[in-house]
Amino acid sequence: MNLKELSEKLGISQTTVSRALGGYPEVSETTRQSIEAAAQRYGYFPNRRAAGLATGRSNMIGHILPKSTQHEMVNPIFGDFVAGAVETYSSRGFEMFLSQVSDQDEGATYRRLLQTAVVDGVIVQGPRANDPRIQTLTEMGLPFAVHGRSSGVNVPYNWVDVNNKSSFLRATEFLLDLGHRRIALINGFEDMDFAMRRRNGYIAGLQNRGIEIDPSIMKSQEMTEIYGYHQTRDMLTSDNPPTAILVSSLISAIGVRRAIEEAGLTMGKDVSVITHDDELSYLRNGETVPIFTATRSSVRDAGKHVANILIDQIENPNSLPQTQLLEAQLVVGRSTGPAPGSK
Amino acid sequence: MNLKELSEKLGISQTTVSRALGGYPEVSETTRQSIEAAAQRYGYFPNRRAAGLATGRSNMIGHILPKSTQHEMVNPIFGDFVAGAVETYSSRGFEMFLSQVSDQDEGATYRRLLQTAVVDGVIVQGPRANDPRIQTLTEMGLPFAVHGRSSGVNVPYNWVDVNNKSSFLRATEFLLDLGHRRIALINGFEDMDFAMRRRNGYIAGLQNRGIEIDPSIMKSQEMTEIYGYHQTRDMLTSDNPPTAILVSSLISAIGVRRAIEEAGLTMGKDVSVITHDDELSYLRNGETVPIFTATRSSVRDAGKHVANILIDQIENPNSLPQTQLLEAQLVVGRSTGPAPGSK
DNA sequence: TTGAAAGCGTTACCAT
DNA sequence: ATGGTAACGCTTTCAA
Repeated sequence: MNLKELSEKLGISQTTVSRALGGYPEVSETTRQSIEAAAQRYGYFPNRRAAGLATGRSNMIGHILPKSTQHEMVNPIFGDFVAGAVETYSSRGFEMFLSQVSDQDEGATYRRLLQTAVVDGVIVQGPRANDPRIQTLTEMGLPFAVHGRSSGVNVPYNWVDVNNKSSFLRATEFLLDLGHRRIALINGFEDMDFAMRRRNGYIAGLQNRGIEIDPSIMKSQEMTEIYGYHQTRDMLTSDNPPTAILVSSLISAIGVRRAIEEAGLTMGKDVSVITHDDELSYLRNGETVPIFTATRSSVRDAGKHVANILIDQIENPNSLPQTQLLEAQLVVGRSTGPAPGSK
Repeated sequence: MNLKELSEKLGISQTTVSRALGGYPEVSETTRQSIEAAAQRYGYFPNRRAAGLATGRSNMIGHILPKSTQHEMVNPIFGDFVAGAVETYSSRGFEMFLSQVSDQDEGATYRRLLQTAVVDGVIVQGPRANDPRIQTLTEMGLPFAVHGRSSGVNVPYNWVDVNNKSSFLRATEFLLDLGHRRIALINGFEDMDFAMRRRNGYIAGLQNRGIEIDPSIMKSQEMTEIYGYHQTRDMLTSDNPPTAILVSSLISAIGVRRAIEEAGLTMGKDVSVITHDDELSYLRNGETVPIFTATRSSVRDAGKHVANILIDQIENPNSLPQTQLLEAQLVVGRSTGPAPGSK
């Protein structure tokens, strides 16, 4: 059933039917009612593709995943972020378009998406420092919003981020206050902007107390169980193992824990670990010592916010870019204890 | 730049340009070359919406998430599944469309998607027993493939599943062999087909040894940290606590572990736990005792397979439905030990 | 308040 | 091998 057929059934013009269903005011109440009833009865929905062709809008938001960052989908927070974004889309009449592209195609993909009118805007995930996508998209005029920020980019753009640096600074200070002096960092790839910021917070924390930075306990890799495991095992079996570890990802932390256990040590006693954690942390003895960074629910919030900002921009193309720095919901890592022998 | 403009620039008809770019054979090599060069130079891509309107295909696959199962996105395996599916889409020229709908709208949404020609097919996630979606989609003629199966549905349809029942049966037997007699089950909602199958495997395992089923240690809830925590805590503080727990989800297991630790017990010693696990398990002492169920990478494989089957169906509408029972990659839960006092 | 008709940018049929 | 043109199903302008 299409518009033409429906209008013929009703003996009313396509124009009027379209207007009635589109909610335009200039159609009489009685005709509107009969049109809506008929649409209902025949199960008519306007063909979005045709509508899009006519209006130039698609009500779809693109998420583009370069193949090289494919592993990010396996990170649980990917689902959290998407869940948040989709919730917003749903409430504002949009839907999500997800495409994986090979890395060299990324620029061409944006161009294509714009040109071929497939999406009204895109979300940029996993920004690097000086991320070229921001420049490209700005020049193209394709609306976009970034989850995270990109150091070094000076043009204004829409972004939502959490306070990575100050969170890691505080986490480092927390461990120092517990008596730790040898604190390792297991981080994501350091060309990722968030990882840079976290490292900077960590370094600042150590330097404030005059503690030397030791690159041999600063790891930077893909954030998966397996790397967390290997990195931790390597450090624990070295001459001068750390007594505490800051872990940039919940999923790496699974491997970290494994390595600690295999070394015959106990996480939280022999080796302190601070990592992303979840709402459960609040349960612990009622303590909610504010220390650490993005919980999973805050990633979901970020998804909601990014989506909202992007849709605002789409619906109001001349508005200025919006930015939002989310104060991470801070929770203490549950496995964090004093340094061995520190008191 | 659209087809018309490009063809005018070249002084060739739209028809020929379209054919050249579409890879049709009946265009001479020389004109094809000049057309391709021009398209390249002007950055021309065909507008997909218009092409879709003309061809009736969109090259998009829909994933529809009813709002009530929204929490599934927060389950890490959501990302794994999507990663696998998207990889297939990308290699076969498709893209993913993700939409969240309120529960009562689900049927209407399918109808709309078909009608409004937005997707060429849909993936059905989280099937329940006798899932009505299968009937609906079959009747509508919208191609679909199911991740999982739906007990009680007898029409043929495309599905990919893992051997949930036999995995839980074997896991149960493994624990029994370790001397456990009081084994708890922390499962997903039991209207979910996978959860039913797992429960059936668990029950069969116990019954084979003549052990009575105790509903008070069979839990069935949303699979999140918080529920895993509460369920475990409740059971451990009861009169007759379990010595082993089968956990249906990696993410619930985080809460399970927390509850065990808070009870002053050690997971893997005082309480054995078998749950989904990851590739890391293979590392443990080089042991790869085959016991348990879907690893995260196998979920990703499932995503790939489901996507391939669906695209096969779309490209060959008259082919019979395909089904695939994946033998789960079996790994031993790493925290699994003998029953306390059993020797 | 309603309707006729001109797009929107393709593809595909039918000629040549 | 190439071109003219009618769809595809909607929105929107212009007229009535």
